[in-house]
Amino acid sequence: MFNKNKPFIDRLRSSGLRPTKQRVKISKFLFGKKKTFHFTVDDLNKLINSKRSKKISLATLYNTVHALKSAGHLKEFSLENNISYYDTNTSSHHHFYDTGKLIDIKKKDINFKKLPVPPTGKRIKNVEVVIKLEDIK
Amino acid sequence: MFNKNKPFIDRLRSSGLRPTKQRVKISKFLFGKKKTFHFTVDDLNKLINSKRSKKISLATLYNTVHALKSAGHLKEFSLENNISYYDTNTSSHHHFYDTGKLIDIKKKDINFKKLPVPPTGKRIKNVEVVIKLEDIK
DNA sequence: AGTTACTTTAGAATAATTATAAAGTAATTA
DNA sequence: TAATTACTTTATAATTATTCTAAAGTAACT
Repeated sequence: MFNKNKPFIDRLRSSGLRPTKQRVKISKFLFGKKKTFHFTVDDLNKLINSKRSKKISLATLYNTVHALKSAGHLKEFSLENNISYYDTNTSSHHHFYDTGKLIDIKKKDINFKKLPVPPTGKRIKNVEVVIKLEDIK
Repeated sequence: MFNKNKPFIDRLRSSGLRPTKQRVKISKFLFGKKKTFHFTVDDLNKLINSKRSKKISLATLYNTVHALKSAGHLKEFSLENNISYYDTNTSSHHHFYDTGKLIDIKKKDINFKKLPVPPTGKRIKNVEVVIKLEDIK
């Protein structure tokens, strides 16, 4: 019954987030697919609120995305257009970027021969590689 | 006399940009230093317009930064806060990023052992590495 | 010098995001 | 379970970075 929502409710609860109707619906939408994907809050708004059903307010989408990000369920990054992109794949990996579109690159497909030493008192938190693409010719 | 402005005027002219008072002043500010640096339009506004002298309008700062970027004199990129950062170092290089501050990493300090093959019909335009830092314990 | 084309400017417009504060709902307590 | 508390949602306003507009100004060309 609401059994099929259990994994999403559990995920929210274990992150200290109350499983409200809105959060469960968003979680299901984001984490209920086989494949991970990239989205903006605007994408999410269009996708979640396209049906005539009860709409989730934009503010709640922002709130929830931030909450999920803080809980480590989403990764945020920004490209050249000053919009926040989110990635449901939170494991360390990299991206191809081609005019607004992102493609995942598996971590194992990029290896470093040499990395710089961080400044004193600091350590490397993570390394992000973006490979920009262009059309041949 | 206006001799000291010559290199900046030449740089503008050779990029097809008319050497107006505002553009020369901005160019001098950006390219007249020994060291390259990172800035936002807001930084530039504060730094250039802090004196009581004739101020350059914000729109002109945006226009000029865009023109300089298109002419290849500035590199633009964006971090997690949806603000455009510009770099007076346009040669290929990478960055450390630590809570709002950027530090250049020389191209030769990062080498790849392995890079992924781009999708068909596409080729690699450039590779950007951002190494996020955190405090040690 | 006069004309044309490009530039600057103040201010309005836009887009993404964040803040506010009232109404609603989940969790806790009794 | 009822009452209380704490957190959440929502509509709306506010904010921030950026772009647009159209009038006035300036550089370049004839």
